[in-house]
Amino acid sequence: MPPPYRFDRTHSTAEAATYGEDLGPGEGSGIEVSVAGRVMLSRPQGKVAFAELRESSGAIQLFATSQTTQDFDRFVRLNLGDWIGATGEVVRTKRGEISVKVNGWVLLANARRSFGDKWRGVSDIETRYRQREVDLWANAESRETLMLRSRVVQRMRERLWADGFVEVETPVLHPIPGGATARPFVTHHNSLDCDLYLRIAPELYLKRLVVGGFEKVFEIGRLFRNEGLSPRHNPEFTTLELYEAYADYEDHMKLFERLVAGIAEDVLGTTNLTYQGRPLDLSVPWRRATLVELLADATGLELNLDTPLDELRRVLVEAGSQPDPAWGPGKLLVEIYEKKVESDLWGPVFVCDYPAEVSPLARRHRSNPDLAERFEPVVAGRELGNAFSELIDPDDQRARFEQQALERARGDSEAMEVDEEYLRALEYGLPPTAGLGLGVDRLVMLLADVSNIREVIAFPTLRPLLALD
RNA sequence: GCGCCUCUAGCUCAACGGCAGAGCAACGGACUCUUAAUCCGCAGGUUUCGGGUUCAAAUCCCGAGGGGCGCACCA
Repeated sequence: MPPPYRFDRTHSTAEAATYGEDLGPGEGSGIEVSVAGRVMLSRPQGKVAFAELRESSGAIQLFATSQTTQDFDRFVRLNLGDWIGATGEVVRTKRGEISVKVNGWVLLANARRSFGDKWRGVSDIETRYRQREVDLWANAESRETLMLRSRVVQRMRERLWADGFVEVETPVLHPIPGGATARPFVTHHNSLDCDLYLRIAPELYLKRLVVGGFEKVFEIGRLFRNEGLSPRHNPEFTTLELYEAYADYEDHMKLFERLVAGIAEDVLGTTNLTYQGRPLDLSVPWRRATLVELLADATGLELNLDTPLDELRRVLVEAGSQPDPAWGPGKLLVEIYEKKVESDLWGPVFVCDYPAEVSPLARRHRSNPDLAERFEPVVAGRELGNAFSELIDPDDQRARFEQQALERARGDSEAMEVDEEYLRALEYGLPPTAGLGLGVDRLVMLLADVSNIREVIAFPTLRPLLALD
């Protein structure tokens, strides 16, 4: 008999279970329910049988007897993993378990494959990531992590909407990959007969929307970067980017810390977390410190943009890195920071005032033109985002693009290209604007207390299998 | 891309130079209140793949493939 096309479920298992709460052992509620889900355990015992039925709200025991349950012989032979719908009275068994005493039931789908050991589940990491459908049924933590992710994104949207931000969507296919320094994926459009790039950042399009009059915009979406995989990097990942006219990066430090702490409060009920065994307090305000200050704290050296290049190179070599001879003082400082400081910053801390040299889209600092009004929030030793007062001057932007193009010509495949469309947009006038990006996967990792980005992505990137089985 | 580790039944794991095994799942049977039910029975394998050493290889060596971690790159 083929499975039915639909099943009239009257209650979730969690709802059904509430009718059994006040019953004593062996009592019936007199309330009939229809529940559906997957059979996760089966305990046939002669003329009676028990099974655990699970779905997204939880699980409830099914109780069947040869006297009262239709197709009892087939019920007893259900396989673990089969989907069924069952109808019957909510009762409490003699041994005290709230159950649905099954009258009628119907097989909704049968599981030809096993979901792993019923007690130990599936722990093989490759199976968990490649066959997430198996992992989700076998491992409660996996379900909880993805549910947490969903709530984080939901609350992020709701908070931004409440603050008057407008959600927009910008192209994923870019003629020129821009808005970040990263290697893109290339694809080809057949009828236009041109190469297009999967976006490495939505930044330039979002700022063009600000030029167009969208004063507070945000986009939550997928970015693609053609780089190595690691426990903290997936080639496709999700970010929040938002832009706000008339604001500067100080405003966005406040916005960032309020948003993250608020989401933690919403989904976990607290800003006091434990991450990988260490306490982490996300309550506002977060510490603000400049890159130069943090370098001084960590190295004991007064390093800044005026430090002789040879001295910066020496420190970097000492830290175990090989400086490119073409790097200027800004790039060298940032390299030293990333090598010696960042991973030890538990945070949260806003690392402020990056060199303008490594911030081609950020506005120069109002008190030092060699610096940019840019900050990176660092939590648990890694960047959670990136933000700045946006560069609004089309001439300066052109000069920065040209500098990037030079570096690109010199072989830096991650350097930006000159984007004439963006420059033209700036010439129409971008008001003072602040923008920020936030790594959604990284945020979920923090809140879910997991150390591998793959845990927070339903289907993380893996090398494709050549053949199944 | 480089280095280290890892791969045995559908799942979780043993065997670590000497006949490839267990529990769970599956399959057959017993059992009228179970809780990872229990009990009996049956079946399940080119030990990831390809070479080599050896009387003998899952085990040692070389190579390939998948995966993990670290480094590099980045968010």
